[in-house]
Amino acid sequence: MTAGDQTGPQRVGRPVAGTRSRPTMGDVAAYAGVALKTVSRVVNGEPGVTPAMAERVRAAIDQLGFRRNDGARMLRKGQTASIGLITEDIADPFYSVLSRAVEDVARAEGHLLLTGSSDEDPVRERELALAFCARRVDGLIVIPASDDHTYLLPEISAGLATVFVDRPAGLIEADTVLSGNVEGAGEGVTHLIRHGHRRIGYIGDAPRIYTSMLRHRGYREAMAQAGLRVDDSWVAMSSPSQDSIRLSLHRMLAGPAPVTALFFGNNRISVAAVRELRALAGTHELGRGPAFAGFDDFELADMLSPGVTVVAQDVVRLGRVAAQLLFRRLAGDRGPAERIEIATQLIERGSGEIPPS
Amino acid sequence: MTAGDQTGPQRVGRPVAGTRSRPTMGDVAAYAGVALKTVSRVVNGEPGVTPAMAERVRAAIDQLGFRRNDGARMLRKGQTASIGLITEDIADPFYSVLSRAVEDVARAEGHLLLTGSSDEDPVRERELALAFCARRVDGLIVIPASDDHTYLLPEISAGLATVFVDRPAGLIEADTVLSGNVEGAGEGVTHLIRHGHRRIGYIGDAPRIYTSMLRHRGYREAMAQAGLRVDDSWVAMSSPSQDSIRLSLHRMLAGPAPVTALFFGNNRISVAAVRELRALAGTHELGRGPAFAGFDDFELADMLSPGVTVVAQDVVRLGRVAAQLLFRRLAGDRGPAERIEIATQLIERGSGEIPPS
DNA sequence: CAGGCTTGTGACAACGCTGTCTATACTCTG
DNA sequence: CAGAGTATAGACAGCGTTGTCACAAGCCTG
Repeated sequence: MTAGDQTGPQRVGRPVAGTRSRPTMGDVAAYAGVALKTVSRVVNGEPGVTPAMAERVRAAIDQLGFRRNDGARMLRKGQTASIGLITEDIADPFYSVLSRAVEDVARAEGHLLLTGSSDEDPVRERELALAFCARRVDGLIVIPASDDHTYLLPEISAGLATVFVDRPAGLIEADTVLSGNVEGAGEGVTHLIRHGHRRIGYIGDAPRIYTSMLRHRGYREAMAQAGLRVDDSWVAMSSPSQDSIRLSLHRMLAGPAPVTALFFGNNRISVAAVRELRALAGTHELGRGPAFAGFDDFELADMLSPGVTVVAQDVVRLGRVAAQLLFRRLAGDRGPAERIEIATQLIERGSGEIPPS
Repeated sequence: MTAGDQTGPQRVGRPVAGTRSRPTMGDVAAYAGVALKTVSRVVNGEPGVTPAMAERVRAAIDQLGFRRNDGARMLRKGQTASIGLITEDIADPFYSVLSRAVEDVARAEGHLLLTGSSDEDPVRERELALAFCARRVDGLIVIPASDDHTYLLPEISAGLATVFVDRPAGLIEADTVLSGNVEGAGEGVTHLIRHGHRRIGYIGDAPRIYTSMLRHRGYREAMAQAGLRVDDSWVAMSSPSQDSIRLSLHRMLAGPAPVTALFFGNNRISVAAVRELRALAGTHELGRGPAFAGFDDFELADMLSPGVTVVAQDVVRLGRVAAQLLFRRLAGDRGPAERIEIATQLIERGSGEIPPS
């Protein structure tokens, strides 16, 4: 007769939602007729429990459907084995791929992932970050929407590990993982130059966007390095909308000295521009449009005609490296803040190889 | 002189990571010279605190950089204000869009979101679900990878709300939100029939996949309803690979009575098939390929030539409805398990309107 | 076979917070 | 101005777990 027979299972059969509350280690201990601590030992695989006793405890656990309350455990241990990820919008392929990369590293490290979308709203970013901190995530990976992260200082001081991705942190020193925006854009533009273009336009996002600013710089530098002049009318930078892109395109392709090639600052602009160029091809002389290339790869870029040459970011690497850096910090690395740049890759698909007319 | 002057701030200036541990309500109380419970009242905006006292507490909170430990709070309250979402792969646009929809509802309800990718692995799904349960998420939204969810019974019995999305739960009764797979596929196939096709092929995922099975059924039913015969050689169902799809296409388009139209069971197959059809157009007589349509919308489907006609799922609605149902359960709705079907929508873009040759 | 040593087990406090209850000070009314 | 009532503040327990320490039993050694 085991102690279990004294208390016995309360009820068998199909459980009903919300019926009985969760058993605790105490319940298991009482059921198995052992001390609470012994249950804890069995649950955590700690040594110092005889096989017979462990078996009795395990049976009780199964009977009662016990599951350790990690919330309580974490309160006790001071660690939550979870990290937070704040993106701009998890529905965006860029961030969802990044998120997956982060998740994979987190899983390997035995951590769970909390995610949140800031919608590029600094207030929302802050709310999310602080909510995660209140949950005492061990670390935070942030795609910054704000340009002031001083609100995180108390948290960092209290041990929060933080890594910023895609854009640098604002007003604090922190680990950062970025794409090679300047170099990548430069490589894309140089690709167009190599194919004979001299008058090359740039359509990018608003200059206040960090990556937009850098990619624009890359464009300028590549042009300068090739000894090419940049006419102000060849550059358009604003929040992308189909309308603004249409206007920019018309302006750059019209006039006495139109551009013969274009570089687009991100994939949303590339897609919108390709749409416009296709519409234009109908009105103008068919077929021979400008050459172009764009920052960011996108699904089916190879299936359009012409295939869209892009400067691809290594999004998986971006996420993985950021997460690895985070866990290195969690493991105790107290070195100075790092800034890691992930190289981009030019993928030629034809749109950049159209010769100037 | 306030009590704060007795204890005083420990240190000012740039905090260093991991230096001092987080202040607790007790610390704040000591610093402000009040009782712990008073701090709790202020932090939670409970009534019964004089403005002066509240101000003193708030000052102490700011000084110390106190942030309530939600872990401890939740342990006490028995609720975590968080829900878990298990998808197949968050990097897939279908799931990332769904995830965003869920997140938005969760946010409105003051809940945080834990996400995990199962990679269609039942074991992994189970691990994730149980890890979330150990964290005591209030609710769980699952895209099933397993066909046996009895492992969740103890959790559900203990009060866990659960909603299954895209596919039904295995061996347990539970709330489920699905797309109208049969009807949607039927509508797509009927669209092809309406444009004069009589010999229509179906290329889908492996029949063991729940949605694949249903879409295949929709295809059969639409054909039957139109009084059309289905030749066995017109149906191919297997895990999609570029090779298998090429072979299926060649088989269906060759022979004495080739199909004149095709319906594809999901967007991955659609994309792969469009690739193959384009390659085929080079070898065969140019231009005039078979008509086709596919289940699932995808980015740039309208930019291909011909534009790909699709039966689109309302992914946002799928996620939102699932989350709303979950929160209705959390709010106390104890009604019988529901099964909600979200209608699909046919989006005509040209590929379905090619007449039979 | 006494003394020390290992080994297995359990009692207890503590993690940081909130709910309940009690104590104090203050205001109002007849 | 006494008695009752009402704000306000605090003491205390407990949520479910783990770390520390103490104890009891079994084993070896001399």
